Amino acid sequence: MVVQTDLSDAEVDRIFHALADATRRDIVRRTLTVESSVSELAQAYDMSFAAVQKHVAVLEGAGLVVKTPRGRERLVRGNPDRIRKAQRLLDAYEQLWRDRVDRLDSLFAERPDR
Amino acid sequence: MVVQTDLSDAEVDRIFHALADATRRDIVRRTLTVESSVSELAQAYDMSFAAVQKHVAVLEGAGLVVKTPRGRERLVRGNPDRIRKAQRLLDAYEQLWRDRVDRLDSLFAERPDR
DNA sequence: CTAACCTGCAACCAAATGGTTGTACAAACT
DNA sequence: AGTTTGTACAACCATTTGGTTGCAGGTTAG
Repeated sequence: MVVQTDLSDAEVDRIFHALADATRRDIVRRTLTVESSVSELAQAYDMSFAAVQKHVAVLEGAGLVVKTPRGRERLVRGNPDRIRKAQRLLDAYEQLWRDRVDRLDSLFAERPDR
Repeated sequence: MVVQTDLSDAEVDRIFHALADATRRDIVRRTLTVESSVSELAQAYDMSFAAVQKHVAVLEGAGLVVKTPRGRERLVRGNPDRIRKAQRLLDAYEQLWRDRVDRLDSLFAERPDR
């Protein structure tokens, strides 16, 4: 079983770009809770079916959402794995900052100014 | 002291949009570690000064970076608070998914099929 | 004082984004 | 069989984005 370990810059771009839209975030939220068809989703928003379909396509391209066919509809469900991937990316940034604080602290410990 | 507790949709849009670009993510990474002037940053990338300056402006607009004047330069440093805000947003999504799993589990416990 | 440096901003341009409508096709009713 | 439903995709349009160059203003260095 191949488990994807690392994300390219382009993939990270796509993930954050997909999250940078309130409608798309709402679709993720919704489909993490209940699996829905594209048309069910479309009814929830004040825009055309095609517009919602495009949003779903963007989310799918980012891997934040997965589509599975069931008869004539496509069931959309949120992908918690990708959410966690994004979380870990942010974790890495936070860690950088903590490392910096640690460095400053140890510098301070080395040269106490009293 | 006023501590901002919640983010509007537009603010969340700006945060994720700011993160959806490799150059901008690199600026955040860099300035979380070492404070740098805009021109120091500009030297690190293969694009014009103005382009880098725009990226910094986008990051600043999202609150991911803070600028403080020092003489003729503006020192840029990453804002760990905003990173954490973004983390908590993603946490909320992950929690939705866990809630769903819990619901399915308890449903299963109520009606064991054996 | 003058020159060099750092920054911000405007104008411009090509490409991408987010919306629309229309068309096509497969699946499911009646 | 014919109609409705669900989806995909293309074409089109306005706006935004990400880059450029050029200019103006404040700050530092010679």
